[in-house]
Amino acid sequence: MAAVPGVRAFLSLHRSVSFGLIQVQLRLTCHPVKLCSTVTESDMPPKPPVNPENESLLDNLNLMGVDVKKAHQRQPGVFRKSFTNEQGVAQFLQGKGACRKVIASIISRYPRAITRSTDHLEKRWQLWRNIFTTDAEIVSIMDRSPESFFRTSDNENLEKNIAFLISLGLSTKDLHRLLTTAPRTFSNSVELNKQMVEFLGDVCTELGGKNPEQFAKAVISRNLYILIRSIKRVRTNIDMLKSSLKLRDSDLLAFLQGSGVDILDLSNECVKKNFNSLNQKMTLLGCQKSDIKKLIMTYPMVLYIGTSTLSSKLDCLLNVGITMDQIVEKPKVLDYSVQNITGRLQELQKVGYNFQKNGINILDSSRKRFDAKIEKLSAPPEE
DNA sequence: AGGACCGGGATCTGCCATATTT
DNA sequence: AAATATGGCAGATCCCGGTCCT
Repeated sequence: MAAVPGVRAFLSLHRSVSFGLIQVQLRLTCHPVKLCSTVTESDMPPKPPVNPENESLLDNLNLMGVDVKKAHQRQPGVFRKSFTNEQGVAQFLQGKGACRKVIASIISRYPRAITRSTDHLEKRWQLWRNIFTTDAEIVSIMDRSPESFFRTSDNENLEKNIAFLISLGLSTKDLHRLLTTAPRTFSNSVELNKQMVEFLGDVCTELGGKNPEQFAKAVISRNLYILIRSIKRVRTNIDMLKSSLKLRDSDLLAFLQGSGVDILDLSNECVKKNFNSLNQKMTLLGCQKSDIKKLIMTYPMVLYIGTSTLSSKLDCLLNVGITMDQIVEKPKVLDYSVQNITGRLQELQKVGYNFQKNGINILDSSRKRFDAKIEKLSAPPEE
């Protein structure tokens, strides 16, 4: 096994000499020291045979406007390759409507892209086009995340992924959303994706669910990020929810594929930290455990809110006399930014809005609707 | 008509560590 | 040993408006 590369190098060394291939290749392929020693010293370049960088490659990249320094730092190996396809890749992408700047940015951020053959790119592109209707969409995803497109060269795996996701019953629309939102999903190995689906199915079964596939599908289509999370992360979050909410199995199952689905992919530390601070804050305010549970159940996204943000939001609401009870009843108001909430509270106070009497739902509305409401409230009462 | 209820949209990559291949 | 492939991680909301309900 280990001898194979050496032999290959030896052969290509001879090829290079006898057929007069370019000098670069000679220098690059004679790297193994032992083999080089079989050649007389005078045949060797005077410099030690450390892989030099391909200079025409550097020139090309510079010409293309690639941030060579950044690229080099990212994937130095690419720069020592004897053959790269930067021209082909650039031409290909240009043909798909990517501008020079985008191409340069893509290569700067994921240099390995230039090791892909044009043929391979063509195939991969077609596979993506099964899901996207225009080239422009693909270009924009690529520009956003070059790594998602280029990290793996396994087109067969991509094909299998698409087939697998379809087999779960995900619609083409779901696939489109999935590839747009979390493109990395498609460069996961199918095995990894299958493991997650299997894991979700197991969770469902453990909780007494009768339709594990439907559950997995529901979770994926409602939380497009789930397949790019680790099983460990999702499992830990489910365990945390399980132990802190103490729901009946069937309720937990419904929660997980309903509104609770959004918090499954939160980082574990984050859930823990945010849960603790919410718990602490509410306990301090005299809330019961049941209130805390109710809040999380009706508005799971509360766990997304960091400690200080949550504190500010609650404080500015409480400061104008709104009670924790009211917030627990209408938690959606926490959805809005601190700035938005404080601004609206001021406006409402100006017109003498009575939160006790009229409730706080007014805070949960679009800017347009809110302004219309304020205008009505501040208009002189007419008969 | 007006408010409540509810779900969706934007966006979430870029880096590091380890495994695998060459 | 070097390069590539793959898995995993951290970070932590905000806003809009359709539709239903009264």
